[in-house]
This record gives sequence, structure tokens and C-alpha cells, in this order.
Amino acid sequence: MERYNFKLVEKKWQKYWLDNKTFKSNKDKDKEKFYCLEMFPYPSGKIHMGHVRNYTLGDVLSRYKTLKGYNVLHPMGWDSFGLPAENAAKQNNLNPKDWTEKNIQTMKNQLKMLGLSIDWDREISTCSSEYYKHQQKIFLDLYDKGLVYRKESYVNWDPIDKTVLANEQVIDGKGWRSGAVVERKKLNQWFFKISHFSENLLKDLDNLDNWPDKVKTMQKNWIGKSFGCEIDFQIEGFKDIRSIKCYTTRPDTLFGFSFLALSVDHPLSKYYETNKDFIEFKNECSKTGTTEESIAQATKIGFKTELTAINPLDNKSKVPVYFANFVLMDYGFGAVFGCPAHDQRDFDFAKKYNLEIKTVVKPDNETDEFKVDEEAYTGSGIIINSEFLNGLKVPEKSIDETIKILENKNLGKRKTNFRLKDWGISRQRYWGCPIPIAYDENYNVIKIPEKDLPVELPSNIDLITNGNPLNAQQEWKQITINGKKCVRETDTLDTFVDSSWYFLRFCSAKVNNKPFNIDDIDYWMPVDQYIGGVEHAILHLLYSRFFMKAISLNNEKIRLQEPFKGLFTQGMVCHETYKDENNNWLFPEDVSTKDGKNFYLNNNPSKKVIVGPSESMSKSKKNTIDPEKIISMYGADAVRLFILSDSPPEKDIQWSDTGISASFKFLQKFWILNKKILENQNKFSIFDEDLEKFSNQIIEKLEKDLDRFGFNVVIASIHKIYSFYSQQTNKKDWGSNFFENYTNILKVINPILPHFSNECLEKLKQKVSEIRWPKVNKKYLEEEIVNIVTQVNGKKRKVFPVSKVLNKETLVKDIKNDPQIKKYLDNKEIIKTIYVENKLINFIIKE
RNA sequence: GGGCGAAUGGCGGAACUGGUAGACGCGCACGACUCAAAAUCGUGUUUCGCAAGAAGUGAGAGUUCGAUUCUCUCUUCGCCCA
Repeated sequence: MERYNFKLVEKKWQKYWLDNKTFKSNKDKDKEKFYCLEMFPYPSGKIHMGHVRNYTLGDVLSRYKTLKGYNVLHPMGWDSFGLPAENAAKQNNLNPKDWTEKNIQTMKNQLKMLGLSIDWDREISTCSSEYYKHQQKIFLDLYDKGLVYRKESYVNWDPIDKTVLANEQVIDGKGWRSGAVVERKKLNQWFFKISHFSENLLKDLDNLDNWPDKVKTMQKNWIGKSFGCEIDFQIEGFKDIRSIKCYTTRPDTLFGFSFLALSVDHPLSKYYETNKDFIEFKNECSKTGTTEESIAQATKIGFKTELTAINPLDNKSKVPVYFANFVLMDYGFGAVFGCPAHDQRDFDFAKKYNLEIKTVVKPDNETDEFKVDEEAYTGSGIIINSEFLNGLKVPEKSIDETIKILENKNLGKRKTNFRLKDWGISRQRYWGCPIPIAYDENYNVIKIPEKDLPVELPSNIDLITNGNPLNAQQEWKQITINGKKCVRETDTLDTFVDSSWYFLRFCSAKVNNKPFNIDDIDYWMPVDQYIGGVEHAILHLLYSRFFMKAISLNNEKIRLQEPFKGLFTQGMVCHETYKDENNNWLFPEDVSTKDGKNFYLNNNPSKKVIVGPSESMSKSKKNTIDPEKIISMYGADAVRLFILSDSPPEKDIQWSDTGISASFKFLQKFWILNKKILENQNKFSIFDEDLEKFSNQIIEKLEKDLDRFGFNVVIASIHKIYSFYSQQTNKKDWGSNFFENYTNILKVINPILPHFSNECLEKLKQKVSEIRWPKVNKKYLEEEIVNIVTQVNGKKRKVFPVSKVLNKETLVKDIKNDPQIKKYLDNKEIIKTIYVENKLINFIIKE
């Protein structure tokens, strides 16, 4: 028997798709469009199983929508700027560009091996100046709109490598490479004013019906809208400053006020710049990282000033003013009022510096003598010890009432605050998009004129020396703008900028003189289905949403506010982990097992391997499976089948050798079935109604499941299809409608098994270029025989297949007389009979 | 600490708006083919029970004629934020 030769078949169809430009998409206003996009990869070297899963999901959807008659856009590109290229270049002494381009070539070939339906004519790469020149243009446009600005801000500074670190490069407060304790350092940096859209970014989440709730909640929390109050605290002990502004969400605890804490960067700090102790304190603070988490974890320390602050609600109460390391300048006003009894951070601080802890909220079930002792009480309850605020319900009434009182007395103002901070986009790196800015001799910001764009990266660079490589490019840095001598900005853009608008570029990938055509994005945008990892739930997706709003701001031609109509976040691909006796990680291919439980080293079968839990595939744990190797062993269709079959797409999947080989075997069986059908086309005579029913029903089900991303259930149906048709072919007469139904089946499996399906169809003399999703005949979806589940007191006793037209009375009577049911009803009183049409009868009897 | 989510056979998982729990796959067992093995095909496979039957979706309660599905409490795990 001739086996299914996936190597030949897959190569053949991949060539066919390439030669025929099958997946080339063009605007066609007569057709409904479908824009399917998967998060584009970082070209790190080779594709991994996570990519295989991500792109298979998108591919199945794209092909399905194409069959259904949509005009599908399914592009692919490369998120090709970024630190790994710079690191790899350093290590191997080569150019990041060469390294990146080589990787792109490799990965593109690998993606093609998967048989993805991608319009490669629209391929983009963010590190190409063909892409980033447009990005520089957008940057300048946003600058003109006032959405880009420069300010001093802290960065994570690695004192050994003398370089700036991204937050994710800081591990436990230390530089990931050098291991040095990371410091905070102030630098002039560029920012996108994302906070301008805080309200819109929050509000528009409600319109994103096809986004997972999980992601929307995460974004909501990240934006962090809070309602509170700004309060002016009168200050004593200093002639220049009379009051300090504070923001608080808990004005109702004002009577518990026992200290005022300021950020070391608070304007007031300038009066202490000559104070030796303060400078020392400030240095101490700079040793804490810049993330909220590291600040939260750091021990709380303070620097006491000689100032006192007056409680606005109680003039007699005067409390000390501190500088403290846990107050951030960019939240509120860089000043918080401390209420130790009802804020754990304030509590820790008060304990340390022996400050008063005054209880002003008691839980509902406590008396007025309730006292905060071991830890702060932050729950709900009743206000106490607060004069005219006493008795207010916390938090429903208390906060609102207190704000009203403060406003009436002109002591404070109601205010909404957001946790979302502006997006710092400067990176002191080489391998990124140059910021199209220069500075004149007086450090004034000068935009690079449009005619001088793009600002290209110099190619001869020294990456070995520490520091920002562009800064050392003397020749490149010098520029003359309008006759004035200027110096270029040497920072590059955060790579998240690159991915914040690439979905727009795909719509007009080849347009040279502008980022995109309005006409193109009018037609293709928004992305109908975006697919990617949940790890991008916040930053990438929020930044992209920001870009869409920023680009359309003051632009009548672009109305679109949200780039991604639908979002799907897929789960990770996991594999067991293996270690040898010395605790070294082992690759799966270096170990083997006979019983599935005990594993041994391949090169030393006497050595037992320690099997660890299944975890997300990662290079560091070596629990990776190389997709290319698997494709060459089993073929792309088998890999696609397996990666979809074992788990729902949103959940993690376990890679399993038996699983992939089962998928492979399944295709072999199916191939043999196809061959049998091909060779027996003379067996058709009378119309087979059961066959018609099965096919219509299963296609209907497939359609439903595909629409809701139930791909694992789709595979289950495909197995059922095989069993059904396999049994059909054992019959003497296959039915006159057999051939049509069978070819329809081959069409509906096409999105999942494109090479296999095409080959089978072609063998049956079907034109693959013309296949469409078969229309389901509703007539065959209804069953005239239904199963009536019969229960007695809710317990299933028997199932009766009956005709649908049978009326209730006859049915109940017949069932009551059935001996198996009768024995439960005899001599018992039937209190109630529940009847659910065409489904169930439940007799309730008195026991 | 806060938020969100999950828990179903030996394993991955299925079950539409509350209505036959365990689809489909893996694994396992037995059988066929074979000198034998692999491959392949067939049959079976929640647990207890010879059977009739009973129990059963993390634990406990509740609503209901009926709960994997809805509500509450708890346990464990995962993710995100801190």
C-alpha cells in the first residue's frame, strides 16, 4: 500500500501556493474583508513551538474565513530591533543587522514549511529603514501634536557595565549580566504622553466585546483610575514654602494623620541640596530600583525635616514632615499624608520612626474602643475618633462626605487620578530606531527636517566599549540643520514603538512616501482577529491602542480609535523537564524511556534521569522541541493537527511524542481511506439519507466550533468524520450522495490540513483553487427521532427513542406502561410530571 | 496582601442557554495477523459489583423536579498586580 508521502505532497503544495500567489490579498470593496493578524515574531534564530501554535491558530482561521468567502489579509513581519541582536553581535563580533537578517531568512523558511497562508508580498521588518523612516515621521507628527516631550527621569543604571537596563533586565535588584546592584540615575529622556488618553483608554475597553475579560481587567488595573482628593497642607518652620499639595484616595482617614512624606525629588528638596545628611539619604534611596515592585519591597526609610504640617481638619494637630523612599514623584504630587492605622506602608514607617498610630476606622462588628495594633486595618467599617466625621460608613459614605467638607472649607478639591504613567521611549542602545531629533548649541530641540529622513543607523559601530554606542559616533552625530550646527539625539526608540503601528503598515506595506494610505486602512482596519501570547496583555496592546488614538487625534480622515476588534490569547507549549544527577538540565532528545515513567540517559543507559514538572518550553531549562525537526519527521499537517488537538487553544498544551505520532498515524489512515474511495467510485446508487444527515450536522458543528476557537473539539469531529466514512466504505452500497458529501468533508478539513486536503481533493479530480465552504442544508439538521430521557425522582431510568411528532399524552402514557419504568411507579403516588419537549420526562413520586 | 481564573477516569480533555457526565485522543488490557516482534486491524476501558444495581465532576452547604453548569463557604493550583 502506498503511504502518504508528506514530504513530496507538502513541498508540492507550498510551491503551488508560491507560484500562484494564492495568498496575495488585494482591496476589493465588493467583498467583506477579514484581517487576521498574529503577533509578529522577534527573529531570535529559529522558530519555537510557541510560534508554531500561534501561527497555526491564525492560519486555520485565515483559511477558514477565505473558504467562507471573505477577502482575507494575513500578513507577517519581523519585530527585528532589540537587545538580543546587540548582545549576540557583541559576543560573536558581528553586526546586529547581519545577525538579524540571517535569522529572518531561517525563520521565514521555517514558517513556510508549516504551510502558512501568508501574503509574503507584505512582509515588513522593523529594523529596515524602509519601515522606520515612517516611524520617524509618525514620531515627529506626534511631537507636533504635543504628545511627545522630554523630561528628566530615572533609569536603572548598571554601574559596572555603565549602561542603562530595561526593567526586565533587573533581576532581584541586580543587573542581569554584571550582577551589580542597580542604581537609579537621572537622565533626560523622551516620553509619549499616553496619560493624555487615560480616560479614553479605559472607557473604550468597554467596546471591545471580542477581547478576553481577563485582558481587559488587567488593562483596567494598569490604568488604575482612582477617585480622591487633593489637599493643601499648611507648613510651619519654613519661610519660602507655606503649603504642600497632596493627593489621597482616603481623605476620610485624615484624623489619623501622623506624618507627611515627600519624594526625594519633591521641589522642596532643593532647599536641602547642601545638607550633607540629606545627600547621603538621597544616595541611599537611589539604590532602590525604579519599579513599583522594588520600591514596595525595599525597607522604608525616611529623612526627618524640621518642618511640621498642620492637619487641615484640626489646626491643633501638627505632625512632622519626612522625605521617604517609598514616595514616587510621578504619582500624585510626590507627597502623601501618612495615616499609619489604615495603610500598611505608613504603618511600617510609623513603627520605625515611633510615630503616632491613631485608629480612625473600626470594623463593623467592633466597639469604638477598637485599636489598630499589629497591622494596619484597611477594610470597611465605621469612622471613629474623627469629630464631625464619626459614624460615616467606610468607604461608601466616608470618602465622598469628607471631600464635600474639604471642598466647602476650601481646603481640598475632588480629583480623579490615574496610575498610568507616561511612556518613556528613550533607550541608550544602538539597535533601535533613531530618534529624529537634534539639539543646537543652546540645547534647543530641533526636529530633523522631513527631507533628511530617514535618520539611518550608522553601520560601522563599536559595540564592545561600554555605554551608548551611538554616542561615540562623532561623525554621525554632527549635523547641520538650516545652517545651524547641531548634534543628533543618540538614544533610540523603545522597540515597543516599532510594534505599536505595524498592523497599519501591513495595510500599505509597499507605499513608499507615507506610513500608510488612508484608503487602505479604511478598508482593512481594524484587525478582526489578533492572536498572541497573554504576556503582551498590558504593554504592547495598550501602546498599540495609544498609537491608534494618537494618530487619529486631530485627524478627521482617521476615525478609528481601536486597532484590534478581536483578541485571542493562546496558552503556552509545555514539556517535562529533565535533570541529571548533578542537577544539570537535559534536552528531551538526550533521554529516553521504555515505560513512560523511568527515564535514562541515551549515552549512558545506566544513569537514571530526574523528571521534573512540565513547564513552558524554554532554552534555559532545555525542555524544548525543535519544530523543524518535528516537521521533517512527521510533516507540517501532522504538527498542525497535534498542536490543535490536545488542549483548548487558550490553555497550556503538553507536548507529547505519542500525541504527535498519533496525529501522523491518523493522516496515514485517512490517506488509505481516500485511496479506497478513489478506487471504488462505481459503488454509488441510491440516495443515503443518514449519510446526508451526518455530513450536514458535522459541518454545522465544525462551523460553530471554528467560530468560537474550539479547535480541539474540531479535531475530535475530524476523528469522528474518519470513523464514520471508514464504516461507510465497508457497506455494499455507498449511496449516490457519497461522493459529494465526502468531497465536502475534504473541504472543511482544509483549513487545518491544507496540504493533505488539497492532495486528496486533487486525486478526486476536484479543483483546489475553487473550493468554498459547503453550505449546510438545514433540512438535515433536524432529527425526527429524539431520545426521551426518562427519570424517576431525577434519576435516569431509561431512554426512549421516539418520533418527534408524538404528542405528550400518548408519550407519557406509553412510557408509564413500559415495564422498566412501571416497576418504579407501581403503588406509588405520582405528585408531579415534568416534561421537557423532545428531551425528558421526570416523574416525581412520593417515597 | 489584592484581582482574575481553574479543579471532571490512569493522562490531555468534551458536555449548547441547568436536562443521558466522561465525546475525541493518549495510555492500558484482550483478541486477530505473525515463527516472533514492530506496524496494522478489531473489542473493551469512571469506580464498586458476577449481576440487578449503587456511587460519582476538589470539599462542604444552598436553590431546583433535576446542578460539571447557578449562589455561598473552604482547600489546592495557575496567572496578573503589589
